[in-house]
Amino acid sequence: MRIVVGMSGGVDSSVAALLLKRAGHEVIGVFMNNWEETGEDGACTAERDWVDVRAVCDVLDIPYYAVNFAKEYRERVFADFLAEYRAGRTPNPDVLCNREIKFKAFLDFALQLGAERVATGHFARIDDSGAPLRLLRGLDPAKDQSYFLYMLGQRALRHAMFPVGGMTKAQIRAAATAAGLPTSAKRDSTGVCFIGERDFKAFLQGFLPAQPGEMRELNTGKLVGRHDGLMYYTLGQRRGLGIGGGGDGRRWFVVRKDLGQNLLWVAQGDDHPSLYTTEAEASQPTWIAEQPPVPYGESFACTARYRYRQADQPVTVTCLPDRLRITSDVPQRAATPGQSIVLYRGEECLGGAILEKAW
RNA sequence: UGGGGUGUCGCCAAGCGGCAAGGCACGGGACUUUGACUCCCGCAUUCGUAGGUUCGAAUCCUGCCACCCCAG
Repeated sequence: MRIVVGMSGGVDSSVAALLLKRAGHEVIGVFMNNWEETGEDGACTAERDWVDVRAVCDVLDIPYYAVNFAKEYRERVFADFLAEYRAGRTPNPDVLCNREIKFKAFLDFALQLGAERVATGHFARIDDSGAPLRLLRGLDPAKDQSYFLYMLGQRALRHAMFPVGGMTKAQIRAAATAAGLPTSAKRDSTGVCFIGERDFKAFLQGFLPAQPGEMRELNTGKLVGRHDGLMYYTLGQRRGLGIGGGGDGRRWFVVRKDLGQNLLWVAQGDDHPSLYTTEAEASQPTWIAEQPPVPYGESFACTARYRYRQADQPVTVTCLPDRLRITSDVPQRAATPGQSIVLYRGEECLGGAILEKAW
């Protein structure tokens, strides 16, 4: 069948295209450029990636195109990203990017090209053996990316393929090397999708004006320093505070943000009680199956990740139409509003919601 | 300008004659398709200052300077 592969210029999507081509499909490589770079740095990275995509497609002997969803990205992902930071929260733009861009705008584009599916290099698997399609973790536990895909629904899954989801990173690199793909040794990319790794505070400062204020110690209210603007800090953050040596000499962490008074509250020590919570309320629940596992008002046990790359946490979830109440068996460190809590049952990703408050 | 005390890296702080611990901050790296966290490495040829004693001093002595406290 005809399949459009979203190619980033990295190894994973390169191998995804390779596998589909070998399986006899009609593969079309498409590179997305969704971030209009102002500086030269990111522009160079994007240009380099595009060069790599073309090189890989030439080796595979498949056609390639570049598309630009910068407008959609700005309106549907980045606007929310900025609004969240302005509200003092810490968003995860990549979960939205997957729902709005890769598996909506890009998917629609692929369908218009006459493709039946879009494939990406995500480390996740789709179980299409039963009625509602299920999203499973990537087989390589160290690289699993199902966390970023929890907002996908049945339509997206029906048209999606993750060819490398059942492989380990080592196998992918070996396959790329064996096939002579020019991206076989390319370093894994990090940072916000399409924007990339950068000095985050400086990046935000380019969009959000600074409103400096006081930094106070939570227990005593004592003035311990000054901050450059509340939106530049996130809960549980240590570095960048610039304070040290006071109190008992231990590390300082951000424990609370008071937008009203423009105060940044900090506390000392990794084990400070104000850093830990067991209860959480999360909004905008979404389910891969497009309906909750239990009727509204009822609860169920499962595991959760309060952030990417966290070990599974045993929790109890109570489902309500517009929100989730999540109780953790063990205290969670720096559960941060704006971040996504993603739910799992074994290998299956059930869905998730956005953390509003924790206590 | 009477008495007492203190001056060691941005902050806190070991050191008490043998040639500068440690923590925090900061910088770099690792990890990582969010932000964080975490981990690793680095970080005072110099101890307020000027002399002196000594083979050798941040450590002993003297002057000066600064700050703090109590008297005023």
